[in-house]
Amino acid sequence: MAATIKDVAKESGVSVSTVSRWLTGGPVSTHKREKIQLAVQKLNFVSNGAARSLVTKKTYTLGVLLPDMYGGFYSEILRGLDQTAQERGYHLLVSSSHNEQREIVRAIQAMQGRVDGLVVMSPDIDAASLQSNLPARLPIVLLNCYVEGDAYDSINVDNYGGAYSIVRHLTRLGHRRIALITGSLVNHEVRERLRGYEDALRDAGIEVASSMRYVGDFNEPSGHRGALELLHTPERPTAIFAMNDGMAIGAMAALRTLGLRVPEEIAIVGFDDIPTSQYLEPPLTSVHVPIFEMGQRAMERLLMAIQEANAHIRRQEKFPTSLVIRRSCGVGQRS
Amino acid sequence: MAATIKDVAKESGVSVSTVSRWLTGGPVSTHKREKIQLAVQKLNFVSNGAARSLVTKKTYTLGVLLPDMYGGFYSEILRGLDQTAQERGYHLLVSSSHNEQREIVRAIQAMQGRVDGLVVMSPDIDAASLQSNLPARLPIVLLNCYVEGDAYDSINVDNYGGAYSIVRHLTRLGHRRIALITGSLVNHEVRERLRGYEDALRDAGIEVASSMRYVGDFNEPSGHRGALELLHTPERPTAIFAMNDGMAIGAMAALRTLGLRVPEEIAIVGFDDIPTSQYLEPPLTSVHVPIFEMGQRAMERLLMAIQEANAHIRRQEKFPTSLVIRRSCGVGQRS
DNA sequence: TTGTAGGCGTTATCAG
DNA sequence: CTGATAACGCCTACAA
Repeated sequence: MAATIKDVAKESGVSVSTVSRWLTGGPVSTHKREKIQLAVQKLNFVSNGAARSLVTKKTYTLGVLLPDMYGGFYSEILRGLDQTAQERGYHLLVSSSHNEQREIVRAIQAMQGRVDGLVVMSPDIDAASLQSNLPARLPIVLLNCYVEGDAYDSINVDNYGGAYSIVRHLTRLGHRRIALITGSLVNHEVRERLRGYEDALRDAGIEVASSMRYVGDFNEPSGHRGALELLHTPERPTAIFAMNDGMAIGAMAALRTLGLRVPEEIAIVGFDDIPTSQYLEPPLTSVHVPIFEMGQRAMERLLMAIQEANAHIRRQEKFPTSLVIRRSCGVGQRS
Repeated sequence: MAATIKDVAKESGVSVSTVSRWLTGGPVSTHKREKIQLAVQKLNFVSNGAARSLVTKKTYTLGVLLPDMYGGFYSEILRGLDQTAQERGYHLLVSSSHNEQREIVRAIQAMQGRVDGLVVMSPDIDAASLQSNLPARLPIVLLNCYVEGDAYDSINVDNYGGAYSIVRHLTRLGHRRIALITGSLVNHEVRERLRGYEDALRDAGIEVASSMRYVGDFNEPSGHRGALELLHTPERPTAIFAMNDGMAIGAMAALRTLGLRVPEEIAIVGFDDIPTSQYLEPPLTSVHVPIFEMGQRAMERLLMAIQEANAHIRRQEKFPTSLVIRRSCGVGQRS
């Protein structure tokens, strides 16, 4: 089938090692070089990556494990990862739809020998199980995963602080019945955001009411359902905090069908500040998370870990968030 | 470093080939199997993918070449590709930011030996050059690429028909000054959509005016600039057709800053119908393209081509579009 | 069922 | 500079 280095050697009348040297940029006499180039052209030769990395132990490929691929969040993360990888001459081996621990381990194992490192993004991962199942010495960066200690490089967002500040913003605007649409409660990020929400409420002297909470799943439809449900409560909320923008979008759509005006009749805020949010009407007030930059940073740290090999020092980074006030919460300037 | 099959063999006191047989699901006596399993556990062994595919000639990985990764369009395509690949036990090797022919060829070559097939998505690709640079017999599916003849499997959208129908919709609503925001004119899809636009105009007895055209680049900012520019013309358009939703979103933002109401004062429509479009306010009228499904289909056809090997029959598919009428064009029911 | 031997396509080492 | 030769980690006859 595809031509091998042997074919090229035969065709050009030189030894295999000379062809290899030419491929890897080593010294080759002008005469032979020309012959080789000719043969390469004629045979349409491209060297086999698998064979090459088998001996060099370098694949120039990085694995990426995602729980999902839908929505503005993951695509921005991926874009950040990809851009940085691309710049440094690396490719991305992507594998998504991993939620269960077992699947993740399986996927990682399948990547063994095909990647130089890994970015794992799985909010509810078990560090211990990960460690015992992981191939030796594969550089890894955990993105938005919860792990105690410093066994891994990791990058996270200040979920607590972000949630606290946006809810405090609402309380300061005078809201006292602030409903919440969460993601799955087993997710550690969700619990952190929940903590921020509750603390902000308490600090404002507001009681936390379980009737004011709907458990969603981070997707738009659940936001839609959540809004509908929450409006059925006797004490209708005056504001809704959705734990991500996707659910906030779903909630806004629900309010629209009910004929409720945002923000005049009910305020709504989100979390993440995905690119779409600024184009909604009204534009969505949200907790800005530097999504793209986190992807970039994760990749940088991974490449760093690969380069420094065992001299690498692990670090746990937490990205700060910032409040982006737009119109959906009722006081933003137009934007 | 990482344990090899040899280590497992030594540890468990059996031969390498027996371990290999156990790995590949061959027959192994209960006794030895247990020993092997124990050794595998102890050594934390995972077989090396590169070595395996070097001999089996299977990588269970598919390459994906994208021009870009930004926005709702590419992330949906990727999601479709990934979902189908995942279901069939394949991974995706992604490489984006390829626009120039040379880069594409380079990226393809870098994937040689690491993938079983390729999905190439590059609107302005040169088929001839591709063919002469391509490694032998690598199954390929071209997605939204323009190539004459039947040298490749390909999947496209009915760009002409989609543009024609949405512009006709506008003319039927009484619009006669319909401005256009295009993507790069070297792009074949753009030329097809342009053709649809012009034909629809002519069929309605409207003259095509070059002052009514702004050349953008498919990104939001260019849509913003385009709208601003087009409103400066002496004969202000009553409607704008942006060649994708991203630019339509940018244009809508521009109109908002100008204080122009959509659709009352000016209508605006897009192309692609990305997920975001339904959540805009007003919701965007657009040409629906089955983005996710096209990704799925491309992957299915690629897997088909791989399975059937040389018995495979190439096909060129063209996906139909449909008009999605929402409020931004001025007559949609609320949604 | 088991083990021995050979090879997949490249690179790396080391005498010429 | 050049060309044997030995890996790299795994699979697959083949013979036992």
